[in-house]
Amino acid sequence: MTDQVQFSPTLRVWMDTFMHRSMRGWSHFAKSTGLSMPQFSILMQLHHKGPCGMSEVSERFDISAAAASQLVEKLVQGGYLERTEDPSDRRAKLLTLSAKGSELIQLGIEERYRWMDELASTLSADEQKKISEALVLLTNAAKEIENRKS
Amino acid sequence: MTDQVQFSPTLRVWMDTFMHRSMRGWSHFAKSTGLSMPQFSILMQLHHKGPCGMSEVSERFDISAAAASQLVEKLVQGGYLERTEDPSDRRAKLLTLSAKGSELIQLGIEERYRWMDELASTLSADEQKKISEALVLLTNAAKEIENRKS
DNA sequence: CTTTTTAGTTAAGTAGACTGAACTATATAC
DNA sequence: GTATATAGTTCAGTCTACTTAACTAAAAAG
Repeated sequence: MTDQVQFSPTLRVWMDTFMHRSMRGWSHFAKSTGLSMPQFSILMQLHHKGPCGMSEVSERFDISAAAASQLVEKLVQGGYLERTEDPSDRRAKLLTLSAKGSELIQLGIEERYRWMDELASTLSADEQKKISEALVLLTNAAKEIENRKS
Repeated sequence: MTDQVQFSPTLRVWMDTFMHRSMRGWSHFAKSTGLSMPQFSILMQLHHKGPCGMSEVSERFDISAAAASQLVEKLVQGGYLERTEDPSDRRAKLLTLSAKGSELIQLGIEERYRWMDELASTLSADEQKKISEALVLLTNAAKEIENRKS
């Protein structure tokens, strides 16, 4: 009961700190690459969920098919994305991150990761262990919810 | 040593899951309010760091003073922000969230919070306790780094 | 085999974010 | 007290994202 009461505010405070930090980090990084946020988000999406078609892009970002097509076109021009014909349906396209695109996202992740290393450096081994265990629980819970919905 | 090795990958996996989820959540929410991402980000910033001047906005978002002025103008027009003269320096302005702006951000936070409640619901009281403790550690570590830098 | 859906592209036009430059007003330096 | 630096605004113009509408081509339905 007490734990239930305690849990949510803690999660909240932490989330506030963390999200703010990571959002700023990503948008700063996106800017430094010369890509716009929408363009960058598409690369992130592809990194996270793997290859997909045009229609999924427009659905996920809630933009028109035309907008998706135009954004993707720019990313293909820039060499971040590969757009091939889906062999099983010749109308459809298959979007995949190119090596360049993949490296870019990886670089961004590394950068965010560096901050976490800083975090780690201020903690004792025991504290780190506690946190590791907790995060495994949280990650699994998050994934379970994700799966439950789909 | 083992903990050190274990810690970072855990943090990383967790971060990947979480950040993706929360970024999408925020941008979706921002869109639903009718505000653009840059406009919304300014409100978030103000919520997070408290009142500030124009110059801080342009610095934090790495945009020109002109751009900041225009974005803020729109938010003031929309009633999300109050822009008053700084009594200690009559050139400067003081930006504060209005009640409307504050409520909007709060609503977004609540929405994200709901997801976390879902997370909590899949966890036992004992697990929640562990996670609470861990997140307090993490939050404090994050704040310490933040302070150390400024 | 025609009809209709579905996947995506192209084009024209709107709206927002952004920049540099010119400007006002206050504060600071000498 | 003049000169300069600082805080912010306004304006004109550029770039990007986005939308609707008209289009092509392939797939699915009848």
